Amino acid sequence: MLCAARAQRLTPMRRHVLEALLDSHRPLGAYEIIERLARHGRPAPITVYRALDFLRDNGLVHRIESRNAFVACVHNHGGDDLIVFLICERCDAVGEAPGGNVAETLKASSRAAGFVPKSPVIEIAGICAHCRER
Amino acid sequence: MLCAARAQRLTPMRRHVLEALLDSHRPLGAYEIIERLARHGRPAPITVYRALDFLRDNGLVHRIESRNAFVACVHNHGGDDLIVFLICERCDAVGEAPGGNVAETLKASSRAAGFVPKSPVIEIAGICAHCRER
DNA sequence: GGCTTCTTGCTGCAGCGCAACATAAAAAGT
DNA sequence: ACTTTTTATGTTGCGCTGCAGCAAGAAGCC
Repeated sequence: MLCAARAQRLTPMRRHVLEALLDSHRPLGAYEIIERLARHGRPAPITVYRALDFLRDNGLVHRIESRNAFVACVHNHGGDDLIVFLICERCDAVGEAPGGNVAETLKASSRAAGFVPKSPVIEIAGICAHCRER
Repeated sequence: MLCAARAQRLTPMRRHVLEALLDSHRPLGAYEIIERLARHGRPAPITVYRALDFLRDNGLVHRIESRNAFVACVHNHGGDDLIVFLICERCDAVGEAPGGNVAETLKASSRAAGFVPKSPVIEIAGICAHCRER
């Protein structure tokens, strides 16, 4: 198994949840995931939430706080990076923008306030390029 | 009335909700607000949500997405500013850090992706100075 | 096999958020 | 002042979100 050490046990349930998110290039709510897994026996909400917890702990999935939804994470964020999500308010698509030097600026700014930050996640709402053209 | 033009009608209900948030220097959930207003007749959830919608539209209140909670906003953010919330994971206190030049960097970065951003809100979780000392 | 650990399933529940409709209050028109 | 229109609040009801607590099964270890 490829990611053996990182994701200790990618069980069928967890794989199904991850694949559902990978197939959809927009964030899915937990109950939307349930719908998509329903053909082979509908899992209970708690089951999906536990799979999501596992996937999030292993950096395979991110939670979009402002949408109560989840997206699969392709890029291998190295733990300490800044993640910027661009969330289209019209089509719900989510892209990731390069955070770049913003990360350090932000961390320095918060440390100046005596604050010890965890790796920040930024969600920016707006209109994506595709929807803009229409 | 001072903020007459901006907040068109600061009705008693809206004022109560705002005061509840001002009295508490941490974010409150909608149902927590209901508890605090309960002495003079407990408002229905929808009533509080509508007051919060109004206050948010007028920039008096922010929603903390990652907490499903709301905070009163003292600073007069000029519409186009970046807002950085520092959220303590231990005591739930919320501070605002100066966004400074981060705003333009972020906007430029997202525009480069063909994205038209609204004014971004950044929520950074961590441990605040006060909790750190203990 | 026997034990421990991990994972999944089941029941139930509390908080969040709002739709739809009805009522009351305020603002605007005449 | 009276009617019309707009705006705000109340009532009912419901769906989504997220998880606690317990029981049962599956995987790994001795």
